[in-house]
Amino acid sequence: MSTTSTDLLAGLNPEQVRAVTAPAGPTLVIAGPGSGKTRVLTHRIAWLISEQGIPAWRILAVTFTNKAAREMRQRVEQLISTGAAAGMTMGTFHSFGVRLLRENPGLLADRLGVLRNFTIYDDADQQAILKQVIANIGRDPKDLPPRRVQSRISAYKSGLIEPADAAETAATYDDEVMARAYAEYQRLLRRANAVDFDDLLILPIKLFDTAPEVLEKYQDRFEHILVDEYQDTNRVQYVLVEALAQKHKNLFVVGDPDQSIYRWRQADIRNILDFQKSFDQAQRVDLEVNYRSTARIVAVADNVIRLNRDRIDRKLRTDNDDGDQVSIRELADQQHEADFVVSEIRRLMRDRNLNGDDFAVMYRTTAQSRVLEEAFRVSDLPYQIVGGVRFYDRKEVKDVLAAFKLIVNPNDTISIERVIENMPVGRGLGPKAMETIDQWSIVTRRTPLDGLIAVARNELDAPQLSGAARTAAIKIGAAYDELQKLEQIEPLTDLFDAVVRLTGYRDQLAHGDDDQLERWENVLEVRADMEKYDELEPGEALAAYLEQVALVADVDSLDDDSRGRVTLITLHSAKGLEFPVVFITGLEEGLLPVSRAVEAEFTDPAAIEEERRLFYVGITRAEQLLYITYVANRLTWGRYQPGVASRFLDSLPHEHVRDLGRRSTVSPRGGMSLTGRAQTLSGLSMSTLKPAPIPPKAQVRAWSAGEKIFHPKFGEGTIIEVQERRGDQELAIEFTRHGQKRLLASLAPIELITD
DNA sequence: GAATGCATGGTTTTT
DNA sequence: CCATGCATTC
Repeated sequence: MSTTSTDLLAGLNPEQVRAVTAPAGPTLVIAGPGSGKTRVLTHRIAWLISEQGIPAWRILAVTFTNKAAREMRQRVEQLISTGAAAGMTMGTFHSFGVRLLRENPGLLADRLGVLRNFTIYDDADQQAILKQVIANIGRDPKDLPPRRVQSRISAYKSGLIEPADAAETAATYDDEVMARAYAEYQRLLRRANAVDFDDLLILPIKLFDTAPEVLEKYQDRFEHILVDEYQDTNRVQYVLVEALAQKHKNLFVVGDPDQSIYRWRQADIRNILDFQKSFDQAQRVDLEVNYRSTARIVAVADNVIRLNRDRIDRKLRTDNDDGDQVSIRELADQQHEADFVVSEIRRLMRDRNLNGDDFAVMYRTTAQSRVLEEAFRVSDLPYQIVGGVRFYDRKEVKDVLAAFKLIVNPNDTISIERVIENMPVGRGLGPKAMETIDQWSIVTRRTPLDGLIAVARNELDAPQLSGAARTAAIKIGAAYDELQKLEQIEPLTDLFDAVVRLTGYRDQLAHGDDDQLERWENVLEVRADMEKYDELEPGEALAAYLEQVALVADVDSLDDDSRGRVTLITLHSAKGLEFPVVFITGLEEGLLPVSRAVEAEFTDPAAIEEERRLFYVGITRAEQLLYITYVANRLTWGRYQPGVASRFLDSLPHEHVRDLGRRSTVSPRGGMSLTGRAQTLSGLSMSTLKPAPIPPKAQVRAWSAGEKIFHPKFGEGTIIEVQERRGDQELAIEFTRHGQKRLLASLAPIELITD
């Protein structure tokens, strides 16, 4: 046993040891980026089990993503044995919440009115239900956008505010409308036997309120609770954790206030800042030594985050080598930006013998990923995208999943609408027929689908419908009658085959045009996805699969087969990850900081600070090399908009920064304001950077033979001849891949390759 | 009820 | 620019 102890603590620095071996009681670990946070958490758990004799099943660890939970489990298993680590509860707040609900189906149904076969509604489902809500309260989605209502409801829920409280405290007309919408939303949600993401945290709390003996059971069980990324927890999560830790008070939380980036999701930074006030005699350990990044990267990160006013002053330290300077590069537009990233990665792979998976390309908004993805697609570099158009968000995937959800939960109104609208089995049933069925279902006191199943079995008279609608209604009832039976006895993939057959979806897609065939391919991927659930008991497999689908995060898709691939990822999703080489793209006003934060600059300065933290998160993902790019012109909604370099570039200390220079040509759309742009640059953002000479009035640089250039269409090439033509130059260029071309310097979108 | 065509507006970030 | 939603037509 004692040898295990030394093994466990070997290689940890004194602060890390202090955290890992912290005595019982509430503990706060403030962990700077790259300071070994995950190590501390995994070693702490291993230490608790092997040294303190805590049984694994009495440990609860909450992480931000399922991937983090998976990795943490593996790491603990490596430290002690797999057997010893078995039984630990690890997952996200949401998956843990679902688990609590699933473990108490009786109470859930009796006290909270949610049946055990509930459906988890995602963002799109919520939107759909909110449209109904807005109509029901007599409003128009045009002046009451579902998005707004949704975020308001989520804010209510995150603050544990009930519809009645919302109505009572409403101060304005808008508040009243929102409160009404909230109440109606809850009504429809419960009628569909569905829960939203917030419910997954709130319902357990309510469960505990109505059944203290259940809470006590969990309090007893979870002797040690550990929470990662504590800076991004919200009020509900705090209440849940606080309740569970009440008995043993062994709450070990790890986080970094400087990396709090989910304020918009009601994350409350006070949870971490006030931890020592909330929990008596909480100990605190600060991890400040960065082991991840070069000294220059650490210095740059520190300089950036220091500009936030609302923060605890801390200084990051590192013993690592200086490393290379951080590279800054301006490009003509996002096309050039993407090409630059691709060619630079290719160069580094060659010159520094790096692998694709050593690189990450980050961006603020998912929309930016498109152009980048395209550039990678035409290149031969393998890549993977995190947070683009999600697979599960594709229409055909949602359609087929809706058909499955309906098997488990026939009350799921949103799914039945989806199936009827989009699948052949619903043909013949329009809004009018649905209205009739809804009325009929109230009279027969069954859910519409249950009623139709009964009709198909000749147990009930069909609703008053015209011929075609009647046939369709019976057909759908018969289909689900059969699917419900099959679900109990068949493996999931066989059930899949039955679903696509009985809904007619296979016939529609598999025999359609190319477009439809592509959709069919995606639907088949769902089938492949289901294969790993075939070993589960029929009757349980589907619910487990649907739950997994509802709770996967974008980053969860990043797994073992990421080997060799460049990662394209949003800054938000990149939290917690690290890469030898990082590119942060789109460092422009309106993008990073995002426009909404810029607009709120004076009314809500915290918004810009959060953007700065996001930038900080991006910077601190890099181990060896960091590139920051921005463009002079960005194509948004089919228009080129002049880009303004981000204010955040000002805070980069110039001794650690290398300006790779600007684009040397006029942008392809013809002479967007290079001069105007240059003024903005030198006057505003680049002032602290190494001044790069901007030749006055020379909008087109003088080219000479022998120079290597890059052309977005033709790729790399070498200038072999230059002919002067009254203020312009005609260039003969030998392209590596496209042979010789003659181009006019003033028109060609070419750039000098500087290396 | 389905197909076609036109208008509109949308880009934060995600469990 | 694109996807979505609505209106018009058959």
